[in-house]
Amino acid sequence: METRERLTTAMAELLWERGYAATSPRDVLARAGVGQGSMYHHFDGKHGLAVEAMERVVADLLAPSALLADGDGSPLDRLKRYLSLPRAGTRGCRVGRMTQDPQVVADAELLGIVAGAFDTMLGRWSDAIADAVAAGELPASTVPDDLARTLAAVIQGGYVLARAQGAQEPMDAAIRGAVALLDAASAAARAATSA
Amino acid sequence: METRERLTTAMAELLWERGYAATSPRDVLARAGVGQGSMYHHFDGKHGLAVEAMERVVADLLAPSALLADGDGSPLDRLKRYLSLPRAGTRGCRVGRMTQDPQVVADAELLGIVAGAFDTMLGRWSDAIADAVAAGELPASTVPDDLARTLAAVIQGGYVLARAQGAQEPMDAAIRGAVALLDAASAAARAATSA
DNA sequence: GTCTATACCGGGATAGAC
DNA sequence: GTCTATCCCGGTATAGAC
Repeated sequence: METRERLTTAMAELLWERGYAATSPRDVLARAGVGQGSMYHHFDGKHGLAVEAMERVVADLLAPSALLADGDGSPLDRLKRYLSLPRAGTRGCRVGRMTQDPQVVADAELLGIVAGAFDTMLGRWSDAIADAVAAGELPASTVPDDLARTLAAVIQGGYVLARAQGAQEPMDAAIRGAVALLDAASAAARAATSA
Repeated sequence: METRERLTTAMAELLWERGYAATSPRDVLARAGVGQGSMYHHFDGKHGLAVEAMERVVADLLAPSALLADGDGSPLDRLKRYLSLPRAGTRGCRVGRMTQDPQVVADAELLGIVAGAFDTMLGRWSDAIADAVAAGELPASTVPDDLARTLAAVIQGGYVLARAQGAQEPMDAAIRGAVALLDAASAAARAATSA
């Protein structure tokens, strides 16, 4: 059990640092500190190991999005708080990153895990946005599914900008700009309501 | 001259379809229809060929962003029009894509080209946003550099979402949501001005 | 300048000893 | 279950003929 765990952990780390295609079984074995054969005893190969590693990564990453549904404050506060969670931009998103890897996109099983993660995530965004609209914090004309994709895109795009510049700042700036936009939209909603 | 051109064109296409790491000199030569040695006659290898190909791609991609500075309509109209330009989401951004490739990020020259492209792009966004603020179409509190990064991130993130789902729709939805947010912010700005 | 042939290395998987 | 040794293939670069 120990060895299996070490392998998935090592694979998850390397998937983040280098991506799927750029990670070789050799690298994984070296980091896990196990011999060549162990990986093929526990898994069918690089693919199977990556599947198990990604399933764990997705589960970990989806956990904090519970903040969108629960927690203190108004729905809009929860949206802004989740948006503003610290994110190490230059390291990239462990899930979104996979999307640019041709070998991942060509692999139905891996792509399915990634697609499922985004589905779940976007559903949570949509629900929280619908709550904010119902509370009169966002304009009644807001389309929750659209705005959910916009906000998820700001985060994913923030990673892209941060990596392009090799700096955290573009990510933080993108989030600040999105929060400011939400505040302005909220002001417009309140003005319309009181009219 | 002919051969050199065929090589950079083939490399640019493959960079888009498969990324840098996943593109082999073999692939490029096959697509360009030239022999093995030609590439090493004109370039120092895969790296040099990719540099020249990316420089051309960046120049092509930056051209339409002139729409942000010129064109009909108010500054806000121009922002919305540029945002709404058709983009094939599932194919990904030819420049932003590079950002997730470990071999590109580790390559100072290639990364420099990518970083420079984003610098130029973001500057144009910022200028157009500042124009919109000056025209009273966006709140005076707007930070142009922040919003520029937000909008660029929506586009880049839209590509990520589209590829994750294997569909164009998430990209279009993300853009619609951003445009709606801009409209709401604009309404708030006008309300504040007339107050 | 362009071609074919070839060298070298590392990715990915297997065999089989312990 | 885990290890080492080995195999095959393709990525990348070079040699050298035409």
